[in-house]
Amino acid sequence: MRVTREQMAEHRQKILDSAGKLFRAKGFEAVTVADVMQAAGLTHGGFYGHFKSKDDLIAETLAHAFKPGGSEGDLAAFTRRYLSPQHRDDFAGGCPTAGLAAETIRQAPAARAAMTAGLRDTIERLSRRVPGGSAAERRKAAIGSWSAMVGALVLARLSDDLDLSDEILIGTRGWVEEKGATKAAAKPARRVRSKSR
Amino acid sequence: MRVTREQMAEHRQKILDSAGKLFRAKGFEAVTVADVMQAAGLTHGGFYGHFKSKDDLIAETLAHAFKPGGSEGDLAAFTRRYLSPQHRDDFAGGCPTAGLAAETIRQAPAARAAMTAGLRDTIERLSRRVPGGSAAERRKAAIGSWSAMVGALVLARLSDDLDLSDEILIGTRGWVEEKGATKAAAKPARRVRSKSR
DNA sequence: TGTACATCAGTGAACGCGCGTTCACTGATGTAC
DNA sequence: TGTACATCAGTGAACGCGCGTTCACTGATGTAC
Repeated sequence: MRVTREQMAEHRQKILDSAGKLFRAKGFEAVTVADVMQAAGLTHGGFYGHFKSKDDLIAETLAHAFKPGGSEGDLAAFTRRYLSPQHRDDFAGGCPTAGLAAETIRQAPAARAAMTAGLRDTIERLSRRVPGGSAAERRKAAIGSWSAMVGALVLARLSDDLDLSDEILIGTRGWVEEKGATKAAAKPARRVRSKSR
Repeated sequence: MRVTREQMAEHRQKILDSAGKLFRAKGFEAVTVADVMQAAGLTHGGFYGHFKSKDDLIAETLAHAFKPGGSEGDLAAFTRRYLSPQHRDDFAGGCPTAGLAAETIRQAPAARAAMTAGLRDTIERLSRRVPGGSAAERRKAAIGSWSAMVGALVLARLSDDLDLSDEILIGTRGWVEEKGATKAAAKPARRVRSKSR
């Protein structure tokens, strides 16, 4: 059942999209090649026409996941969205760094390289959005607040106690804002509640 | 080859210690039951005399790893040690939260519960070491700086670029100290270098 | 433009390996007398 | 305190399952004439 060249390219994108969601939701190990192909509407045998191996898929998926990142708004708005209960509860659609960085540490070099590139890119984009200060100060603020955001999302997702989880999101948001990385320093964080979970 | 009851108890501790190191170094999935038993100086068949399953071992190991935590010193000293290249490079002996929290999110409830207990405990201990402010302010500072430390260690370990990795450690340390969570606010972070890696 | 054939994307069965778990067995421990 | 026997921690082979990967096959695409 040969398909058009364009269709094959679409299939490849579909595989990468499906893999991106599944990996973020369940981690690299728990997702099988067959799972990914089924989610993409194909059968597992055809996988090796697109990728050399599962490791190759992982690296390509990470590179794919860090592609455009068309998130807009200032740093305060970004932080609020990032540390929201909605983001915490959205594994499949959430930040690949928070979801996969820890597991990527033990992955093949290509996967680590793809994620390191994404990390560098994120730090640079955040630096540009830090309000005041010299370039070095803005970069340091970007690194500090990015570390805090990633750490907080991981810890909030870890906690099986919803109150503690919420407290981590809200506390970290307030802490980051106080630091003056954002203009909204004085505004205290409002208590948020997630209905799901 | 039956052994003394005391010896059996020692074996159990040895298994938990070995599992703790191996899990932190390689993650839960990459470590086999046979690996753990071999590291403990036993054969894999005896494993099920000590634990119900690998999942059970994971939960018990996490509870065991968070046991005493006899780390001393003030918050600034703790932060400096936590965000050091030595800690970054020491997977097996390093912080179980940074090494395993992300993977624990997808583990069985008992494992998540053990790690949540460790998280709660860590936040409380850090709160007590935050210098000034009300109890609520100290707790917020503890949560914010703990998120930043865990996130920074994960990102520094992820990076395959040593310069970026060092920059994340140093930048986050400076950022946390500036926040006034520690007394050493004014002291700028010195550039550190790791020989290994 | 049509026709004939080579190419090759996708299919689904099968392979091989590794890992969690089980089990019959061993021999030292612990206990009853 | 000694002796006989039951218990049971540890051993290592074996089982079964799942997953990454391979492969013979199919039939639509793309191309040469």
